[in-house]
Amino acid sequence: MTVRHNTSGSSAGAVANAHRASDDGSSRTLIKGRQTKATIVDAALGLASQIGLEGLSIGALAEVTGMSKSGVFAHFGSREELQISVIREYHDRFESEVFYPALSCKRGLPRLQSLFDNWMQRTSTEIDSGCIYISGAVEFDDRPGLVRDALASSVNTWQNALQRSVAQAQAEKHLSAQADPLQVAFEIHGLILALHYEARFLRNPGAVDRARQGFNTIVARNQP
Amino acid sequence: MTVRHNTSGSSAGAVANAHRASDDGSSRTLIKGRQTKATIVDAALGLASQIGLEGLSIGALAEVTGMSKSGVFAHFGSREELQISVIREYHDRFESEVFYPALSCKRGLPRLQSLFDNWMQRTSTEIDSGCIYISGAVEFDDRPGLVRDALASSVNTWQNALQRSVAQAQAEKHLSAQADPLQVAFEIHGLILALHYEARFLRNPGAVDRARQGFNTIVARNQP
DNA sequence: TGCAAAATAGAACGAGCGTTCTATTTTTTC
DNA sequence: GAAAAAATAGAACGCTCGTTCTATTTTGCA
Repeated sequence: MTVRHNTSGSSAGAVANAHRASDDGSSRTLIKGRQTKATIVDAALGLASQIGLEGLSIGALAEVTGMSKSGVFAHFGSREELQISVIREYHDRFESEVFYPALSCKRGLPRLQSLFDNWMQRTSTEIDSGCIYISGAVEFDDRPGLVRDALASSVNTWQNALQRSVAQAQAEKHLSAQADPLQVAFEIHGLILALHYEARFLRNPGAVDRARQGFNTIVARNQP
Repeated sequence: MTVRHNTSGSSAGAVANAHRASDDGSSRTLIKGRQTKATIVDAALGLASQIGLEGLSIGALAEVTGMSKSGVFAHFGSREELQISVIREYHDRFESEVFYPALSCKRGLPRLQSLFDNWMQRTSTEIDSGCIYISGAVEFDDRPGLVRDALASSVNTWQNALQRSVAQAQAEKHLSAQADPLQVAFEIHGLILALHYEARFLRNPGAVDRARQGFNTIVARNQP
């Protein structure tokens, strides 16, 4: 699957066909409610980034947005749907902050490096607002349901994109053809998780450098 | 700091001086309440392993143990203290299942390898009961307090033990003296985190092999 | 401008939460 | 075995939760 840059502002899922908008296609015009919903989801993402998807509460969300509980609730119909909306929003932002910018780099190692840098940047600037792909995985690994499915779908999409980028680096002869893209992606993922753990929980300031050095080592070891 | 094997059944913290028993030393004899408390903590650890420390509820715990809410509560005095007790219990088990068994292996690389194997074993057999060092880190990275402190203390203790083991492997000329123990420990930690993520959340069956291969690569790269 | 539809508010619900109180039962000690 | 101490039960508290109702206000369109 080739991934194209999303030049228009529309919501054509490029990295992912992971989710569908809940738009039933009936109303075409931009109704006021959409803006409000976007505001709520934005606030919800901020909240969920701090206290987790499970920590999201409609009451707290109502207070933050200055609306009534029922007013907030009506936009989603259930807490589950609210959580899924947050995941979709995070997916989109992750796409546009990590994935898309890397497309301006040359296919192969430069692009892989850019993906990692952007990813790391997100993970380390998120010291005060964690990654819900990481927190969500912990919260929902034992909790089947639509939220878990949405989360896993987004994560899988991103992992596939990462693996594809490794394979491209091989095709461009930037990395050894012997390497297993799945293995390389696994180890890179580990670096990001360790970075997140050490930076966010242990408040260890050297974590960013360690993650970067780990990446460099992986690249060096897999030279063609 | 030298670490001695804990031969007696007493609670001499070997890996950690991280926590103190809440025993105020007044009552020396083995009171019935201690057994009950141990039963509760055991059940609580099982519950927390599935749904997290934050998911722990005294009501659910009362139901599981067949006690009343107030009966359970009286043993701890607060939910926070219950969570801390669970962390202590996990600490002790981690010590006796991951750390102590490795001491029977020769100092240096064999012991480091054993630590990793035991750790990995715990992470992968815990597919149906996650590691609270990992879930707890996500739950409490933004939540200051005694629970977070207890958790961070246990994690630090374990990380120090791991780093020490890497340094010993260097001293025994099993690993290159050039290597940075902190960096090696960081990368190993990443492998475990990735294993946990992929095995538990994504249900990816190949994760154990990937983690093992990652470890072998780290060792191979740091040959003296 | 008027009318239908959509958006929002407000109150209420049943349930679960941690915690506090006051008995009551069980265990330990002398 | 009696007295003291510890352990447990049971009811109640104030709170927050997601959700459901019914009004009321705001919006979009003709």
